[in-house]
Amino acid sequence: MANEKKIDCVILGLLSHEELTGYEIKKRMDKTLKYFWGASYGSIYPALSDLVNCGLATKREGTENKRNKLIYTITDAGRSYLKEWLALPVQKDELRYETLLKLFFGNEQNTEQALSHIKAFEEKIKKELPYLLEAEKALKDYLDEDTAHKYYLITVEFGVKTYRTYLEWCEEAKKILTDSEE
Amino acid sequence: MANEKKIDCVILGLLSHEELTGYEIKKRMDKTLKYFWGASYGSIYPALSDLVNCGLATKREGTENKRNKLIYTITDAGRSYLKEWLALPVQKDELRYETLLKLFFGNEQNTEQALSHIKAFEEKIKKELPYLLEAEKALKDYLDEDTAHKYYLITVEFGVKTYRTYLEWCEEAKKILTDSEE
DNA sequence: TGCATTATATATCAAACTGATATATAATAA
DNA sequence: TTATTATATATCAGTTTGATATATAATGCA
Repeated sequence: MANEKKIDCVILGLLSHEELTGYEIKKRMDKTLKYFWGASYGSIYPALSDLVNCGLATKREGTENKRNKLIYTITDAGRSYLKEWLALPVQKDELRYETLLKLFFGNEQNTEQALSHIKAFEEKIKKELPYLLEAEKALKDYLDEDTAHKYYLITVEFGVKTYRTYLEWCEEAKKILTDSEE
Repeated sequence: MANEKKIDCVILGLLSHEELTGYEIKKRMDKTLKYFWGASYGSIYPALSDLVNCGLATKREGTENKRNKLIYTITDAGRSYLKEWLALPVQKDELRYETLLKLFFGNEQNTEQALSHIKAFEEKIKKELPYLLEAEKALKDYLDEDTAHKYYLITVEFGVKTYRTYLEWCEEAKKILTDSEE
C-alpha cells in the first residue's frame, strides 16, 4: 500500500470514527464531504477490497438479516496509515467549475446565455446554502460534545463563507454583463 | 463526436480565438484557466487528434524552422460544436480540496498538524493572489479593447473574491483551533 | 391486501484524465 | 563550451467517474 491513493485515506478517515458498509460510506460522503471531496461506488468498493488485502481494514458479514451486508472496520495498521497520510503536506487543491469555463468563452455566445449560466449557478448555491447554515448551527450548539466537531465546523465555515462570496460574485458578474449591454 | 468531452470544448474555445499548437494550448491553460479548469498533455494531444478526425479542427505543420511544430485551427464545424456546448446547461461544478479533507479528519491528528495545513493553504493563496490582482487591473484598464475581456474579467473577479474569502477563513479556522487549546 | 416506489446494498466497466516519463531540438545563460 | 531552460510532441499505467446491473427490504398508498 505504497501507492498513496486518496480514496483509501478518505475511507480510512471515515472508518476511524465508526465501522461502515460501502453503501454507508457513500452516503456519509454525499452528505458531508461532497462539498470538497466526491467519490463514486466505482472507487469505493474496489478500494475497500484493497484495504482488506493490505490489512488496513477488516471485513465481516452483517448478521441482522439475510441481506448481503459487508461491514468494514479499521485496523491498527489502518489507523497508522491514516495518521501518516494526515501528517504529509497537501498535494493538490483543485477547483473544476464548468460554469467559469463557459463564462470564460462567453464571447463566443450571446450575453443572455452567459447570464443564464450565472443565474443557474446562483440558484444552485442558494439552494445548498441553507444545508450548510443548518450544519453550522448544529455544530456550534454541540461544539463541546465531541472534539471532532470543531474540525467539522472549520470545513462547514469554509462552505458558508465561500458560498456567500459566490452570491456576491453573481451580482457583480451580472452587473458587468448588463452594464456593457446598453 | 457525440461524446461531449470537456477537453474538446476547452480546446475549441481556445482555438476560437487563435490557432495554436498543443504546447501553446497547455501554456494558455496553465496561465489563465488553471484556476478553474486544469488539463494535462495526456488529454490535450489525443483530443487534438480526435478533433481533426472529426473535422472540428485542422492540422498543419509550422514552417518557420525544422521543429516538429503542429498548428491547429478551428473549422466552421468546430465553431458550431463549441456554440452548441456553450448553450447547454452546466453539468457539474466541483471543488476538490485536499486541505479541507485533511482538516475534516483533524481529530485523528494533533492541533499543530491541522494548523500547519491551514498555514500552508494560506501561503499558497497569498502567493497566487497578486497574479489575479494583476490580471484584474490589466483587464479593467483595457476592458473596451476587446469584447472578450469582460468575460475574462468575470472569471478573474471570481478568483479575487474567493481568494480574499479564503484568507478570512484561514484566520477564523486558526482561531477556532487555538481558542479550544487553552 | 396488493402494488409501486424508494432505500439499502454490492459490483463492474468503458471512457476520461492525471502525472510521469521519454524524446528531441532551439535558445539562452554561465 | 557546457549546462540549463524553453519549446514541442507523444505515450501509458494507474485512478476515477458515471452509468448500469442486480437483488432484497421497507415504506407508502389505494
